Amino acid sequence: MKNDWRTVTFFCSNGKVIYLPMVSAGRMNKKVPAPTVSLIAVAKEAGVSRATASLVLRNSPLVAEPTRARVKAAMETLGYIYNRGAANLRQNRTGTIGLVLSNISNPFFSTLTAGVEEANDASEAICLIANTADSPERQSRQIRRLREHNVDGLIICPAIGSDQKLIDELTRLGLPYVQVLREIPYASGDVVTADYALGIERAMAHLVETGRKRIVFIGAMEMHSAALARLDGYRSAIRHFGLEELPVIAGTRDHRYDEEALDRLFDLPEPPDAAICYNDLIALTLFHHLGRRGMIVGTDFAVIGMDNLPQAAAAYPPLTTIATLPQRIGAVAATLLQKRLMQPERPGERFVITPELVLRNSS
Amino acid sequence: MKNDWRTVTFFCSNGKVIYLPMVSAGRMNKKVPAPTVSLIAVAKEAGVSRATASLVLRNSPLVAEPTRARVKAAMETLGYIYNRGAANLRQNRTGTIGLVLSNISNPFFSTLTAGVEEANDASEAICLIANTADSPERQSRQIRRLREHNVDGLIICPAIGSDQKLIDELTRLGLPYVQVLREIPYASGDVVTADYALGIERAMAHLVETGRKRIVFIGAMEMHSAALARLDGYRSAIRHFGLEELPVIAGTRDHRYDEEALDRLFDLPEPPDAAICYNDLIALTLFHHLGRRGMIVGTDFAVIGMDNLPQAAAAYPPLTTIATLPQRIGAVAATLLQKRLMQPERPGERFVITPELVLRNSS
DNA sequence: GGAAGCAATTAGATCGATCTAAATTCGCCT
DNA sequence: AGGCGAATTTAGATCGATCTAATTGCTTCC
Repeated sequence: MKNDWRTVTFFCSNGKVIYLPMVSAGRMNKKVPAPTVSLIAVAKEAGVSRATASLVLRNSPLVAEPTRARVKAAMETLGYIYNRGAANLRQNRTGTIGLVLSNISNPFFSTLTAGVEEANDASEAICLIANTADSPERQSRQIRRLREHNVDGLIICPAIGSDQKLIDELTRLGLPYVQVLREIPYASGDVVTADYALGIERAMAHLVETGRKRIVFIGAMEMHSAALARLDGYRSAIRHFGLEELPVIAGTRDHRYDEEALDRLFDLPEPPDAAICYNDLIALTLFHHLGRRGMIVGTDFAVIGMDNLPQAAAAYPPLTTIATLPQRIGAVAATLLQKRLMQPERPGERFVITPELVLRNSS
Repeated sequence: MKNDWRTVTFFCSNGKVIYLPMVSAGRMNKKVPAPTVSLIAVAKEAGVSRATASLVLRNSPLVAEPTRARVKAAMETLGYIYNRGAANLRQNRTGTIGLVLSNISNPFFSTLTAGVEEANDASEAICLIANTADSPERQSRQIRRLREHNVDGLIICPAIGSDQKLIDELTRLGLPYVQVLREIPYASGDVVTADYALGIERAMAHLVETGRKRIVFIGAMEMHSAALARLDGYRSAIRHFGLEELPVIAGTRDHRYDEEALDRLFDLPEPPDAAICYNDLIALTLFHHLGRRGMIVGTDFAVIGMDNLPQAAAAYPPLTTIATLPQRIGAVAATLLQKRLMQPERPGERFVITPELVLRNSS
């Protein structure tokens, strides 16, 4: 009646003000018919103290076997549910980690997420997810939000355009982090990434072996480290094999690319005969494009993608691709973060996954 | 030294026992150089009481303007960070919701997740994700885990094989929930789903209009409600148009299907001339299959998929598909859950998204 | 018998916020 | 000057766990 407001404010990580009527909030609280059963209730039921019950919870070797049994029985009969929130307040750790990605609906990232989940399962951690949509401002907001929720650490793929400020903020907030895929230059700390350059070089070698000479790189994205590495791989292979470098075709965020620029290349006296694509989705779009031009993928023109998404194998023709193993990257990152949580002071580690060239019929 | 154990036990939702050495745990705590700055520190700095500082936090109209300014300034200078965990303990709500899906790496689910995120952004909620891998046991474990983390509610796509027990458990745990896509029969509560049957019927009508007569359904999955609805749609359309029902081709979990069974159909005197697929990934796999048989998709044989994944548009030929709008489903589910949190007692709502037929060249 | 040692248990403080109920201050009116 | 209501502010309890620093029993040993 009075106090019929409730807000989330400026200090709670964003500028919005949201009023929730107190009445509803009160209703919301009474989740269950029974009043919540806490450790106190369990202790009383078992005829021991709160402290002992707590020790049983944590499987301490300090409690005697019969006592432990009694307490466990009490928990069972009362339907006790562990309240991690209360424990967290005291312990200052929550068993949650933040997963900060540019866009979960990107299959590459969602597979990475599955890898993180897999590893989390073993370490009893749980993921809070945040979408940055590749905006550094949004990223910063999301990080503060995660910090308020007391995540123990972050697995983060820095949004395009992030710089040292990101690392500074993470340090200021005291948040341990593992960077995945992309990385801020000179940042200390853990990194898990794939050696994209090496993957591209191997793919180029394969194309050269099978007689391709005019190889174009399609779908260069904004300049984050993972994108630069791919281009580097392409260029160093071009030099290594003494080929002519063709103009790089720019990519767009929706897995397409500058079709006109590519068409101009096809009109050259010596048109390209193969393409390395920034990722599988672009490669599959390219299939479409080539089809319209009446070219047969795999014979007239070789296409190699990157990522090895499930649909690469199911495409027609099946797509040769560089597997970047997102699931493994996610799993390694999660494991590395747990390691850092255990030993905050240990020096940063770099984990580089070597991509695998998966040969199929498109090359 | 003493107490050098720390465990997560039987009562903490799973049977595993994990010992973390206390020493590391202690280290882990000192996140920042500075001691954590709490509301008490802010209050002292601003020369007011804890209570007043708290009121400022929540933008209460009760505090006088000059006081509010002083407190805000103090927060700024001290670098105060809101501790939601502490607030949650008192308020008994966390601003987190659990998202329980069978597999996040499935593009359909990851897009749905993006939709949930989108809506959460508006309501200041944040997602904890859990993978069930379509196992009811795992699902039950994950739900208990989320409950321990005090999520306010759940958005859940019941694992294949779930039954009334799931609903009972959610009720017992006092967890408000919104079911998405699949649903337990006779469960009360909110549901967001797509009218798959209607989508399939429309696609069938389109095929019939364009002269197809022998239409096969490919990729029927295990029997959850969403799968059943698709089959229902297929069968009712078959009856409605007076067509002959062909044997349904079973699907597998990795987006493939029983190829042998389909090959047998092609050897019939009257082979099929069109297919409706359980989802786009199966349809794209089918492209491959048809290619091997030397059939041209779109002329010799029509293919219609379901979901409208980005790769459907980029496929060759572009895939006609039934858009099931996962992003919207996610957003609606998240909004509905917030509504339920505000008004726990209101009757359950069903939200049915009507799929859209997206015509492209494969049909 | 008393001290020492060990195993098992516990009282009470604590984490950092919110909520209740009461106290204080202020302006204004008689 | 005193009183009243409204506007501010605050003390203290509280949420449900963990952690510290004892305390309580028992053996055992001199």
